[in-house]
Amino acid sequence: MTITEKKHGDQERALSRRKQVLDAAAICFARSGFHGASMAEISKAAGMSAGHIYNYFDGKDAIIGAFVERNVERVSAIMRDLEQRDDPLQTMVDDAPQHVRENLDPALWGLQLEIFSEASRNPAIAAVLRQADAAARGEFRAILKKARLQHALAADDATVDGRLETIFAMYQGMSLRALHSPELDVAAVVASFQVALAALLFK
Amino acid sequence: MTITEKKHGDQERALSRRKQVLDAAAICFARSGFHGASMAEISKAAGMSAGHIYNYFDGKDAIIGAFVERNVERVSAIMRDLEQRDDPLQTMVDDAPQHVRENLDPALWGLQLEIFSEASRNPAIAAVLRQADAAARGEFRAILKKARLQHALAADDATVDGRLETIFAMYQGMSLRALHSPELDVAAVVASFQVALAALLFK
Amino acid sequence: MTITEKKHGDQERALSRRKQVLDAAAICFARSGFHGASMAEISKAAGMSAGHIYNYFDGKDAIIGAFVERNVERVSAIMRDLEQRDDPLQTMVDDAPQHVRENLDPALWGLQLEIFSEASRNPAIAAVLRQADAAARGEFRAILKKARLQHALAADDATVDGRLETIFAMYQGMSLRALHSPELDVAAVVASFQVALAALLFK
Amino acid sequence: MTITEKKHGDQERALSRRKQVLDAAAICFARSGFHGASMAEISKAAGMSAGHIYNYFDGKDAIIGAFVERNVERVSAIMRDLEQRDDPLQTMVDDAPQHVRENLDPALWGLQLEIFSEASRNPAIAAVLRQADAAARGEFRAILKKARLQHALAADDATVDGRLETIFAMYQGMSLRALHSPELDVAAVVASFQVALAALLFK
DNA sequence: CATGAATGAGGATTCATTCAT
DNA sequence: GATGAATGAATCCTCATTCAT
Repeated sequence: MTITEKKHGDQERALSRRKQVLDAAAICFARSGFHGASMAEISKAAGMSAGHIYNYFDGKDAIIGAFVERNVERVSAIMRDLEQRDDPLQTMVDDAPQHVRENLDPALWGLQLEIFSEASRNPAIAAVLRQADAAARGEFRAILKKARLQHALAADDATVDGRLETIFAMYQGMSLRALHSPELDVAAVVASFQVALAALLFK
Repeated sequence: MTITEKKHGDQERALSRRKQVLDAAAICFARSGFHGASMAEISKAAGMSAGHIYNYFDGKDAIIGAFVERNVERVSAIMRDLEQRDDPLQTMVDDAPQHVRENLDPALWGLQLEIFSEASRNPAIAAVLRQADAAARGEFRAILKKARLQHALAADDATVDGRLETIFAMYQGMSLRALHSPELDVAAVVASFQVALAALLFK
Repeated sequence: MTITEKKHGDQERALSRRKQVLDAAAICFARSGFHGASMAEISKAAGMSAGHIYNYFDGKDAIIGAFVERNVERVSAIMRDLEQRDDPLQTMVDDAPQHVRENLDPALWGLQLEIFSEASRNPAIAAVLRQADAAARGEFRAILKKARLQHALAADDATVDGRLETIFAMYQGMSLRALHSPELDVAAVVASFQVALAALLFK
Repeated sequence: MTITEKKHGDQERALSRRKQVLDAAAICFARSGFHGASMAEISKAAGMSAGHIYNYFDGKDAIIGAFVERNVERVSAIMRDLEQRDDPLQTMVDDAPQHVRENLDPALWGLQLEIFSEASRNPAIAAVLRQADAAARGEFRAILKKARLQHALAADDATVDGRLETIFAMYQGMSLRALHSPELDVAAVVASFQVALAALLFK
């Protein structure tokens, strides 16, 4: 075994250890929240001693930060998918049912809320969030602009960004609805989402 | 001074003390979050010893609960206003600018997020939230139904509730947008909100 | 009303107030113990503000002390009764049933235990207890000595004091038995007590 | 070092730590009582941080409980010794001096009182005490019954239990005598104890 | 690399006591 | 006299973090 291989192995091992911790953290954070989850709880879930975690993370805040980073790129996947469609606008309307349902998944919005509220107080987390959101907006903006031009619709920055923020608000707000109104009628919401989306995208 | 006057004064004093604590808590909660804010911090902000707070609240949870209750009735005011309008649907579209701006107020959404994330783990808080939301939905549902019938629009429960949940999602989601995208173009968002609202309300 | 009468009234009032507090303390101490009973609890039971109690007692310790003093003279009554009997020794044997039952009264031994354990740590309380006990021993010693001489039994100090301590131990120990063995057969115990007493008194 | 050895060492260490805490607790409880002794005091006496104690005990109540359990089995040892004697009844009379002296040991009765008074208000402690006492009674009952039959004495349940409770009361009461009458004449008490015991056992 | 024993600062809460009214 | 609002010290307990092994 050469030194290079050793190092490579070390790095790989380290990455795998970090992943191990972050996976455990996901479970604990979902169960107890960022503040409610103790390092002891995380270390047990990670199958690793509490002390050892400090070889891979500077502290609990660093775990939260890394965890947030990993959980923030979900929207980009939707964008990439959208980009490759012939008619992204119609696709958005058509795929609304699936997207609404995704945002109603309790496993998801619990952690989303945790992240949001942490971000509202922790500038480092807020920065991560904003950066990811800016990237997602950038992707969405390009898709939207191009598609609206193809449909001969107004595509100035203000209009496009207004549409975009509103759509984002709708979907992110949907997670909050799950919290407020647990028995809501998903099908009815989907129908209304499609009405709103059709207007926002095609007007 | 009669006993009645004395007692009356006592009750007033007690209420004023509770308010004093809740006002201080608002500041501390906004700064540090529900869990980050210590009783010492709150007591200092309230100009009162930590121990004394326990004469007015059973504990920190009770403060959080009372605080949430006080912050949860905002929507009802809008509903009551809406109810007295000739054309509530058009009013909603016309008043969108003001409502959007309200939900973007940083002082507001920081605490809203805190409340939401607390509710996602604390059943007592979730119950307060859901009750208030159910009340707001009830009021909104009645307004919407009546107004849509007057406009000869579909007003079955599923349709009305779908519209209602979507509109709530938009507005509550707007608070999240302020967090993610602090420099967003409010005017552009308002314009898009009006497009979406017009569709949701009049279709 | 003269000044003397005023003062007299004041003193009487003060004594009545002290009694009021001590009566309340008796209830609270029985319910919660010396340490478990809070001044707030006592003041509520006394129908008096917490602060006002400090006009009559230097502090909680003083209440405990006064309470103990008041509860410590129970044995003397038995002695005085015994003193007037023709045959005190036989009376003790004959009255054993009643005395055993008294010491098994839960309302009694609960507070007795509280007093004992407080005394084991608080010298002031211990002193009160010892003084009262010494007085009781003195009375009992005299009775025992005289009676044994009449019965032509050994009545030297060592013998008399040994008998006396043993009898006291039996009765005070009986309170502890109620705690350890709540369903004990009182009649059987009484019979055995009489056997032991007969031996201790008449041998 | 094998894992087994490691684990074994860990368990041993943990047991030794628990013992360390209980020994420290014994000192602090004797000095300040269960409630008077603070965790800080105990931790200092144990040479261990306050927080660390919670790795070995669930809380202060658990320490008290474990402490009581450890202090409750003293009587059983006497019973086991008694069981193996040819003439347990005579042995009891003969060994009275030693047993009396044990119950007069100040280090002992202080804590005994603490335990008793705690038990009078803490059901968990009372349960421990009663269970231990029931066991001791059971052992003593068997010994007494058998021995009395051998001596051709009445050995029905009521008689035996009455004797037994009375003897227990005498010895446990002796601890209280040490508190009330610190300068009592031990030899004289022993003599009287033997008179009483002889009567209780052989009549 | 890996452990988990150990620390100690910090948090919520209680309560005897004081004092302005 | 009488109140009870107000204090603040003290208590139990938790947990992120360190470090000897």
